[in-house]
Amino acid sequence: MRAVETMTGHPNPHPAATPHDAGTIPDRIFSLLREAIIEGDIAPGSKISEPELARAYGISRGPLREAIGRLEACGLVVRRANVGARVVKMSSTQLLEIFHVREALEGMAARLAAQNMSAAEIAELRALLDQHGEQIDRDTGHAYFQREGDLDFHYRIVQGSHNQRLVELLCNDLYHVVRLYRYQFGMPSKRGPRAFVEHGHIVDAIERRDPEMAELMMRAHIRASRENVERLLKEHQTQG
Amino acid sequence: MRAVETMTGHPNPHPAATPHDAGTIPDRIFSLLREAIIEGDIAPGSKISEPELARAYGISRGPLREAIGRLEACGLVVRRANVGARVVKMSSTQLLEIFHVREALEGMAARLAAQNMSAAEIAELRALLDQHGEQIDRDTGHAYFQREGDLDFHYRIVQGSHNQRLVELLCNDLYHVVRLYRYQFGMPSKRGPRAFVEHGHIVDAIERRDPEMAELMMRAHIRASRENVERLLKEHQTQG
DNA sequence: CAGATTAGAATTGTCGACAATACTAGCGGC
DNA sequence: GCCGCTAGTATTGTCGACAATTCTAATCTG
Repeated sequence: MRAVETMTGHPNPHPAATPHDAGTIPDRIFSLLREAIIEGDIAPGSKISEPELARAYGISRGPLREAIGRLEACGLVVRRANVGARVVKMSSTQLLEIFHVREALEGMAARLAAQNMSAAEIAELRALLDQHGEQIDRDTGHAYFQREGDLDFHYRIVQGSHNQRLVELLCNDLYHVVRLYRYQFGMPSKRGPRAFVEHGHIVDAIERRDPEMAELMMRAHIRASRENVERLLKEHQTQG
Repeated sequence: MRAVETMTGHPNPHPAATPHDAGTIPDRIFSLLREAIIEGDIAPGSKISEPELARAYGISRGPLREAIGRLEACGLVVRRANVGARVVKMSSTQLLEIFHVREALEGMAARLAAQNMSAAEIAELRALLDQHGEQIDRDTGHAYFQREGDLDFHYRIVQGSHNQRLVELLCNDLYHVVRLYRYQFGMPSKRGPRAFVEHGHIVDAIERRDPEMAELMMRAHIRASRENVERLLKEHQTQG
């Protein structure tokens, strides 16, 4: 198994485990740049210099341009003709837009998951949830949940929908943007334990094979998260 | 049959109205190839030969490759390393997957449209609907509705959501794929008049500024369309 | 001194050529 | 006659160089 072993102490770090050394050069560079952008190694709003990066990675500009093109397709950089690419600087409105899209797509994913997940998959999902529960008991849980653990859970459900297009939209594009915003905004929300409870309701509904309820719970979960962010943004705005 | 500009008297004809001669070469080629693929000028499953197309369009392989990359991002072609790109041949399962995604996204779009559309936008939407009504009275309406008119309507509502990410997902990617499947499958459904009525319910809800109802009606509309396709697929499968 | 202008440098867009990989046809062996 | 191998061909992947455009900054003018 390839995977991103050197990243953290965690056994299976997180959803973005895309191999960094497989296939063609654009593939590799795309993964590297994506990670660099998401984790803030390349500052938001900063320019992507083709000659510079080409030298840095020891490649030509051809493959690099293809990689940048894919970053643009993912919404991680914006490009203007004859000017170049810049790392996106997410605005609060863009952030809220993403929450609406997630509410719609992941709600549907939960519905389909309740219909299509195999018993084995559901068991694994339950196990993951239990594991999160222990994690929450140990530390106060904020750190883990606010980072990759939460996405791990959502990732599984999307996979469980068995809808390939949904998987690509969410796992290959949107979740990376979500991680980007978490690094850029870095809000210290206390929603960890609350979110854990909501995750529990979702798994319950899936186990009961109740698509309607699964979708409702997922949408409520994401909506609550959005409203929490809206509140934080307003506070941050007023109090400076 | 170049573009559908002459369709209506409206200033902005229909969703696919992307200028074919603006900006850089990849932009132009991308639009051209996309249209060629969607309308079936390039057969489904056929190979995209880089040298051949480069000669045909009188350009180099560099810009062409970038255009192909974007087609891949839209899901119109599939690419394998060292092998090349082929036009997607849509399976029935992929088709149904898209309906589920549309149900989720467009449901949300309708909800947001009911909240965010300006009075002027709503008036235009109503006008468009009336115009479709006349069209239905004139011919029996199947042809028009089954083609681009239906997408025009959906396009407007997505725009009315005022959610940029939703607009990009649906108008720049998914709707083109929907058009592709309509050319590939070409099902003669008699849903035209029925769909018109459903469109009316959606506009009613938006005029009443009722987001919940707008979403419900939109989802019901797309679900009905999906179930219709499922039925047709099953018939087509059994009777040969 | 402020603002517009213009020459210069740097970056992006495009091209043709080379290298690496995959497909094809022909041959030999079983 | 069928299967596996091999050499040849064609296509994709990658590179370095040239053309077109944009940004910079130094100069000139009011």
